[in-house]
Amino acid sequence: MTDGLPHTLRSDALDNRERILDAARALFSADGLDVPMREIARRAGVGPATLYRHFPTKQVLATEAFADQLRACRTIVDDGCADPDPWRGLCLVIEKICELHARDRGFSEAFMAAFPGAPEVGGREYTVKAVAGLAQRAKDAGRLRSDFVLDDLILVLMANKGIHTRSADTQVMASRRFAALAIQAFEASPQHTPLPPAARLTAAAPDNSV
Amino acid sequence: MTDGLPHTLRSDALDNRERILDAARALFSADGLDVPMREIARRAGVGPATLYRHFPTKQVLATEAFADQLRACRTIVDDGCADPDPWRGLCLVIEKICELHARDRGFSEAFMAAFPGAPEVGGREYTVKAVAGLAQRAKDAGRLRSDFVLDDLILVLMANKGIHTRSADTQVMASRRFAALAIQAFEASPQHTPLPPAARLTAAAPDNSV
DNA sequence: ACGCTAACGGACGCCCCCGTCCGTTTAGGT
DNA sequence: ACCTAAACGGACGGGGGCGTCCGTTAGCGT
Repeated sequence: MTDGLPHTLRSDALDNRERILDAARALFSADGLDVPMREIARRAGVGPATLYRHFPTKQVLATEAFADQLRACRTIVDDGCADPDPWRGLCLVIEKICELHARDRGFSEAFMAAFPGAPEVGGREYTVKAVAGLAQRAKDAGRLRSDFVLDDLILVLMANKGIHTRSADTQVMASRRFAALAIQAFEASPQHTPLPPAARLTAAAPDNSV
Repeated sequence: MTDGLPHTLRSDALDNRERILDAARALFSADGLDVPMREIARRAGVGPATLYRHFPTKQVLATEAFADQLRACRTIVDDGCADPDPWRGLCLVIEKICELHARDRGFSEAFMAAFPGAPEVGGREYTVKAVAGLAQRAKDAGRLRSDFVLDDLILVLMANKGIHTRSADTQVMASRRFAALAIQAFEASPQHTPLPPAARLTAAAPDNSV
């Protein structure tokens, strides 16, 4: 994008680049973002210098490595918004995003780490607005509790990140059940008692009114 | 307890011991269990050797440092069990434990880390059984959903641990709201749809039947 | 007041991670 | 086939945490 470099990478360089990204994806997914850069290099079968040449910082590497997941996120949100039943759409979004995070620990960390500071990763602003709209429609339809706030969704995602288990399968299972519980909590109900005030989790979101 | 040492510590040793525990409590609470041992020593105004002499491993230090919180935990559970209304008792337990964990990040980590492996910390077995009984009574009273499992409570506590914010106040606020949502999810309701199967979170708990 | 010993803490060696430099290899154009 | 520059990776110095050793300090009993 912003590189004034010779636009054609040498074939071996391109190959290494891909292998590095593969290794990064594998390790980030399994072990989170805290894996040493060298570990990634080792797994990719390259030297540390090569790794740093391609991706000067871990942030850059992570961003590239999670491009797919970010796209998946947007697709999930778009699908949810496209659903004629806004409540069903919102439920799908919650379930799918939770599962995505459960399957990929590194992405989960990166995704949530991006929230306090708002450096606008990959059209987040737009996506957040879309979800806000979806939630509003679900409220209007009387299916989503009226005191729901967008921060509640972030709260649930943060919480979902806290669920760690040894096996990946167990992780997904636990996360699924958690998402289902969250949805039950969000569903409008005649019996629900007032919630304690929501905490502001986003640093400087323009409106968390919905 | 198990020390065959000269039962009288020298006055300065005792003093240092207390200062170390204070420092550990402060740092563990604020920053979690990952603080370097040396940082604790520095804060306590002692050398590293002194720290290691008193507490040979971080595990030992943490256990001692969190004795109060562990007692608080048991008190909370006992109070909850003593409540004539089992549902109200269970709600209190959830709220209080979540708040405890929110106020003390280190304790939260230590507490949950103890779960997969079951080295029986401080009468955990007994407490777990007590909560199980409370939950069963809440179910019998028709207030707790019948497909609730004890692992769901652990799930919620794990999830609660995932909630991190910058300020401690915000943390408690967020955790409070989260606990309220969890309670709503657990409450029996005519409209609730079946949950996906619960994942086994405890390593070898004898019965998670409740 | 004195001495004995418990208790202290500075300093050491170890290991792991970080980011960079520079001599070597190799792709790809002629 | 050859040459050039792009690309590689081993190796280095720096920093920080870990757990331990040992020479020094100071509590406490006489």
